[in-house]
Amino acid sequence: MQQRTHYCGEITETDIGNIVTLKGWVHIRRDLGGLIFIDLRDRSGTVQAVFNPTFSQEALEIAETVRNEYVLSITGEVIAREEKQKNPNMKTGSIEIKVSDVTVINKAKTPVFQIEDETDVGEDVRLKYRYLDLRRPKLARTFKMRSDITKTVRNFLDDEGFLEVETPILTKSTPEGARDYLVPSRVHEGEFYALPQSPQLFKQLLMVSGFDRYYQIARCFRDEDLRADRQPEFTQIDMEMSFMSIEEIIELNERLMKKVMKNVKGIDIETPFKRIPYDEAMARYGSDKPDTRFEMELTDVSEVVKDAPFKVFSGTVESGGQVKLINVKNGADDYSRKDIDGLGEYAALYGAKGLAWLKVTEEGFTGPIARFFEGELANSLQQAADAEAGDLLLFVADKKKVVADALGALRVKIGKERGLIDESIFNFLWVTEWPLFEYDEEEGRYYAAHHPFTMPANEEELESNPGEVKAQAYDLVLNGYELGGGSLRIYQRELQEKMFKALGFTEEDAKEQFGFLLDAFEYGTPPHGGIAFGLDRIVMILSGATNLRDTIAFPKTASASDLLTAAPDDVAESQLAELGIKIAKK
RNA sequence: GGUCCCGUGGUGUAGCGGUUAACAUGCCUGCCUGUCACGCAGGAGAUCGCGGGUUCGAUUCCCGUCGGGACCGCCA
Repeated sequence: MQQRTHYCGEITETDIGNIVTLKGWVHIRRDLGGLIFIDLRDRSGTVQAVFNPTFSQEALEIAETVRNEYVLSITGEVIAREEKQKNPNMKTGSIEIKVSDVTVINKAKTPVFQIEDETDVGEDVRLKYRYLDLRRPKLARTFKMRSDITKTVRNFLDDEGFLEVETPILTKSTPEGARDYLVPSRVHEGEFYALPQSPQLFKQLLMVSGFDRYYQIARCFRDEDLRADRQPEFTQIDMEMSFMSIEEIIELNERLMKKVMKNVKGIDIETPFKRIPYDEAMARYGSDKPDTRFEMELTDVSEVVKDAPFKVFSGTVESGGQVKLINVKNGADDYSRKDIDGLGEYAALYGAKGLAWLKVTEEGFTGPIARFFEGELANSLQQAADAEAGDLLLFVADKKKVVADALGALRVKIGKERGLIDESIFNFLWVTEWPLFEYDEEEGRYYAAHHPFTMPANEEELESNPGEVKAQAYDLVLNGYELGGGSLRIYQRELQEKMFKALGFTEEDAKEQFGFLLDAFEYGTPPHGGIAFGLDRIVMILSGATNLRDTIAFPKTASASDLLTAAPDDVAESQLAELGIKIAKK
């Protein structure tokens, strides 16, 4: 059999006159009787092969027996198509292959679904037959892009002097953060490894080792419930570096992103990226990962309405809550009461007890609560909201967090449905000055907002005022998605111990869980910091996918199972016995 | 843990308290020399996810369960 000379999708008019040999799958066969066309497909695209008895009677007879997805080797001359026969919808549409020789390399069953870009096949079927799904050119392109991104990252970081180092997959379970995936140990019966939620501790130890600049395309595992943009195993572009300031780390990562965008999308993005402190992001957008491609920011009107006769508003302010609004410009006529009820139900998902609204007319407000807002109060409210006739004002009055969550979510939903978002824009944004801790009301204790190794901005406040301490942390946000985040790390034992104490660890707990890190800090630890990006999410945004599954070759379903291999699954009783494990009940 | 949506030939959908379960596409057969979602003619293919209940009768209504999806909680 002939060796392959070209990929199907890469043959151009410059190849006219050449004899080529292609290997690929029958994308579709059009049998006109004495003349057969086959679109042959490989990962690069498709090309039309012509079987004509004047070229080869034998090849035509073989082509008659061929079916979709058969694997063929074809050899023939590249010829120009006549003007009328050109297909402008096809990259290779101006040429075709005059087949002189064809071999059926392998037959194929009829695939359970058509291999084509626009498919309406259910995702469960696609996942069960993922190897067929991945033949679809659209997905093939996504994985080419994913590969291009990691290649760009590797080249860039290598040029910057980073070392790629692998860290363990079987590691130690630690409290804090997400639920661990556990792996039972056979050798140490009754004990468990955990799969890493991230290589955090190892990359810090590599800094102690003096590696200075580390990176890894690292697989991470978190046993939490899934979402469209969350998989139980996912990939991070993980970095750590010594002796660098936040400014230097940010600058390096901006250059990295610039390069990725240039190489992968051919887009020049502006650096430096905009920055916004966490508190400001929450106040203006109701989100710690704001989509800044459109306005419609949140306006705090607590001061304006604190004495309003509308008790829901004034009462909320009095009890320490907030009243904020978003102004849906020219939205008054587009939203009926029923529509607004729908928005209210949506806001309720985020804890809002209600969604108050006012429509602005030339004569003042209309709507069920308009009677509370008249005269001077109406004027100041309209002014605060920057509202004109035709606008729709949506209010949430509640605790700060509920107001932000509900209005932030509404802002994005309404922005999408009103077409306010320019999908061609890539808005990179650093969110800075994060809180170091979050208070958990149920547990009555503080949790690390980022992770317990984050350097506080102010050491003194750690004990005196933990609720207000800022972290030396930064997140990179793109179009409303968190691409990744990082921080400067604690590198002194004493400070790390203080941190654990603030998190409610006893000295014994801290030693037991993180003693190896505390010990390491005593042997000459450089100041260091780093960042980790979600590779899958980057691919998702750059490829225009709407869920992470389309960016992972063999993903899990929303219930964390793999429909292709049927994992997870039962194991033999003998395997369990070896591990000293008994299933309590099923 | 919770809320919501979906489950009918291979695939995607329609449908209805009693049907010969419909349509598209795919598949098979025949015809066809310039198609490109080729065309034309014919054909095969479904115990309506599973279990239970209501009913004279359930694919249809109810309950449960399993599977898929979206979101809240969770997760950074």
